[in-house]
Amino acid sequence: MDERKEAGGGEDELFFSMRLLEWYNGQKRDLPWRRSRDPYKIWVSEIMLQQTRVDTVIPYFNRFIERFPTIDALAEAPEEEVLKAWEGLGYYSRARNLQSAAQQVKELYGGKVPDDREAVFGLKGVGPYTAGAILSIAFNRPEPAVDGNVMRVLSRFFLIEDDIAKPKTRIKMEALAKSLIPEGEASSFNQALMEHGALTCTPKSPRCLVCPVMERCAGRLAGVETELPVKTKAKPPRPEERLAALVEGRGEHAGRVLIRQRPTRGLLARMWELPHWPAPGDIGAGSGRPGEAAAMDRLRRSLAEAGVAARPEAYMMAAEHTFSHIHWTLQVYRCREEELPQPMAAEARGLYAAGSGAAAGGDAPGGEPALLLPGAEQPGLFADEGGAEEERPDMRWIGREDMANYAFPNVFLKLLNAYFDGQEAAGRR
DNA sequence: AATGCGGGGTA
DNA sequence: TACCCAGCATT
Repeated sequence: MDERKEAGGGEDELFFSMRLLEWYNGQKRDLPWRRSRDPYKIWVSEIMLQQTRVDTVIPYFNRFIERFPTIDALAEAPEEEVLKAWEGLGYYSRARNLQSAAQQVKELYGGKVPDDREAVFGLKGVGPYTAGAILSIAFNRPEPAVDGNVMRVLSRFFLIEDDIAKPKTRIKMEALAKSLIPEGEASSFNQALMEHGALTCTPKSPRCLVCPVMERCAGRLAGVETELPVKTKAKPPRPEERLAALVEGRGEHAGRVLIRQRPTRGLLARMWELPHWPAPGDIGAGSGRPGEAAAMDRLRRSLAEAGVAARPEAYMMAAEHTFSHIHWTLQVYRCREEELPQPMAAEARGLYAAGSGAAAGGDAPGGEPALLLPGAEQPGLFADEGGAEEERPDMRWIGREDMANYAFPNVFLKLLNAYFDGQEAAGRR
């Protein structure tokens, strides 16, 4: 093998690095986190940019920095506020890990982002890519920052056919990427590599005609640039049919709807949602709407088991939500809270769920616990869908004005906003 | 090594 | 509509 291929100093390698650096210095985008060298801002941006496009991140980044301008501010904020600032961005453990890491930095490193590899790598939510990005971009250390963009770019230019889904390939790419960093230019070069992948060497139809390194791109010269990188396909998400209840409150809950908080771990941890349960196979299976009568009966019983006295009244709509591993189809039913007989209502009032932590902003107006069925043990243990025991979820009645205080996954955010919009429009008529 | 974890973009 | 994109933590 040609010796020059081994190190980063070969002709093609030098050409690649210098051309990309030149190109980047000439046309890098003006992004909010590039207007500062504050390692905290670089860090926040890199966490947000994991699995997320630049255009999506920009408004979140600006709001987030405005709300939590420093590591101290983030470390000391209520967790619900951090989650709310992340609402709609997805992968919510990123937000919780980021705050937890801010507390680490505060306690262990005097509130300043550390600049050595071990320390940065040890922060919650910071893996090989993010550690490299922080060290190189913020501190100009010659560390590789290999993300999907970089693997795509390198696999094409150097015609590398290893499967990028394999961890081993990332290790190999890191060695290559590190060897390509020009002396003293780690910050600009690593950003150049990613910028090139985002703007020019794109996944579907790479803009080879305007590519600054096209003449020596091995993938292009071999005519296989669109076949690269090689990557094994992910499994398709498994479908899940679920019945969701939009419960309209009556009496003292008039004008409000019932929401519940998800468990502290797992999917959409600690986010709020409309209550929903798996649709029995014979109701939701296959395409089309389930048998409404059966679904409504099922929903009424699920609500009762959850300690909510409510009657499903009509089918509203279907809502879809796709995760990387699950595809939800939610059949949403409009339900009405039951008006309890007076004496029972009085009795039930004593059975409010023991408030388990106020939502963001403390006591939200209308954010009181759900009125529970008499006899419902509270807040006891119950068997969840997997059969495991966990705390009965916190439930609350909320109005439109309370939406600001609870973090919802997008599907419920859209659903609730559409519902409150409809209510408002109906109210005007 | 395999799986869990969101949301949005493009063809 | 169908398919693609892809870091980190946990197991």
